[in-house]
Amino acid sequence: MDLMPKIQHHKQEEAEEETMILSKQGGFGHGSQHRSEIDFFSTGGARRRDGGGGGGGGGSREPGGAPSRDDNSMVNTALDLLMTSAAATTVNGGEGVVAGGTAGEHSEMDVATVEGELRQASEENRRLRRMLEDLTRSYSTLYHQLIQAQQHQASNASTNSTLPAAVMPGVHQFTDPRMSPAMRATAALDGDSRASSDGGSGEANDKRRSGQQDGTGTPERVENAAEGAAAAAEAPCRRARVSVRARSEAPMISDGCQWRKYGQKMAKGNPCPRAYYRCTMAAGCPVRKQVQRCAEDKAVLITTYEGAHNHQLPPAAAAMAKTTSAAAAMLLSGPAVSRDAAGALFGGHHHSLAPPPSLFHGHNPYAASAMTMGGATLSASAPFPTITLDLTHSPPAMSSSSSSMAGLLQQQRAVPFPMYGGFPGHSRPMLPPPLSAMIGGTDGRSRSALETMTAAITSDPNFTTVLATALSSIMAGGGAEGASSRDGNGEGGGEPTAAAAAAGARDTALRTLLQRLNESRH
DNA sequence: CGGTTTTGACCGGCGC
DNA sequence: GCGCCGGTCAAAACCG
Repeated sequence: MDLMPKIQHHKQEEAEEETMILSKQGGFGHGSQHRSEIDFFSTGGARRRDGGGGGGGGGSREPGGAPSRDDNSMVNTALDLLMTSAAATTVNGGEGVVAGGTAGEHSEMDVATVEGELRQASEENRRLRRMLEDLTRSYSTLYHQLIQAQQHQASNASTNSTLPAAVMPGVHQFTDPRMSPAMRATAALDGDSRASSDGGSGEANDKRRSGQQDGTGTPERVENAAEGAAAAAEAPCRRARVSVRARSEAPMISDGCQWRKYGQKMAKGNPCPRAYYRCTMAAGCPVRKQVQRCAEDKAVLITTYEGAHNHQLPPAAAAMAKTTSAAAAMLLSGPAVSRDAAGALFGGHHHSLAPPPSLFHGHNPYAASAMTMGGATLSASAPFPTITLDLTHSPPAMSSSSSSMAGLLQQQRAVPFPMYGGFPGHSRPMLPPPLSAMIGGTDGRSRSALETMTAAITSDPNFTTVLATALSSIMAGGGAEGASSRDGNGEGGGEPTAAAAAAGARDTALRTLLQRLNESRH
């Protein structure tokens, strides 16, 4: 796959940096482990030697099992060279010392000495290799334990809520059995948010509303019982939100769902009122959204989604929901996704190329409160982490294309998201601009990356499903498999070439996203 | 008449 | 403790 070398290039620079640290520390210092993935130790170090050797001519860089073998040989080579050099010095010195001996004796002694030292070097190499492998394994184990602990922590408090949520009709969309723990955790969190929202933000509200719903005796009560359980569990909740900025004349974007306005407030710092909507496609659906015009630019409509639908959705709404869900999951699950997503999304075998963990986890939790990449902004600031998709900078060319979300938002009064449901049979992806144009470092880059990501996300029917499935696979610890559709929306269709092109667009977009995340982190 | 919107009131969280 | 603010509720009004 052509994706690898570019990622490797980026990774390699980092690896070189790390290797320098390693060499300064005189070996396998653990000081660098916190930053890089385990594979870095092998490939990065090997590559460094390789590159230092003048152009990196012979270094095999196959992914998979090959690298370790290759790395070993590379390490051996390096050490052998050193030892050979040392041996040569010794030989020369010895030659000077035993000047009285014959040439044949010298030769035999030298051979014996060199062989012995070579054996020692080989032993040393093996020992170091074992140490390296042990360290690698230890790091890998610890890291996965950390990930599991984080996920467990996120979902632990909502354990009671997860089960009922999973058996709730319609919830499968976000609590799919194939869904990853992180995604389920997100759904659980959404369940919690639902509990804290529908169930009330406090005990008073809980009592009041549960009383009302007990009185109704509708099926809704079952769901609210589950919500109550979730509320009882009360996670240390981080409610993920997905915010979409788009230019629109319409008072509200049409995203395939039915909404009922339940409130309006004047928000501080904005002359435009903020409207609160609740999904009415099913009783008790916890999904809400806020709609507000931007204070700086009244033409910009800011729509913020929160929660997970508990019912089947029409294709357009499903795409939107899955996109926001995936974004929210990505936002919440942080390092695991950011690390492993590259592995799965970029082919599933390139874990060594994945960006370093903890992209979303700076030392300062608020350091990432305004992490912007390609028009998508991560806001982890309290109380709710929010990912914002800025769709307000789309050029006219894209506006005329049915691939641009922003373009459609500009074109229509009742503004639909250009998800596949709104464009049956249209799954032609917008091909991304050259990578160089996306990693340039200008505003144009941001726009370009934004457009690419937007196009890739919105134009391909399979993307959100693939993304969600990939995240699921990642978080479940398995390989990305069965990334086809599963909600019967006919997402599995599409011609192979278009799908391949779409995959390229997605990969490029995601790679850029991850790269820029990585850049912005440093 | 049922569903939706409007709008004032209420609540909890948070900062001072 | 108090006030501010975001978010939600629910009665009344509105609409098809």
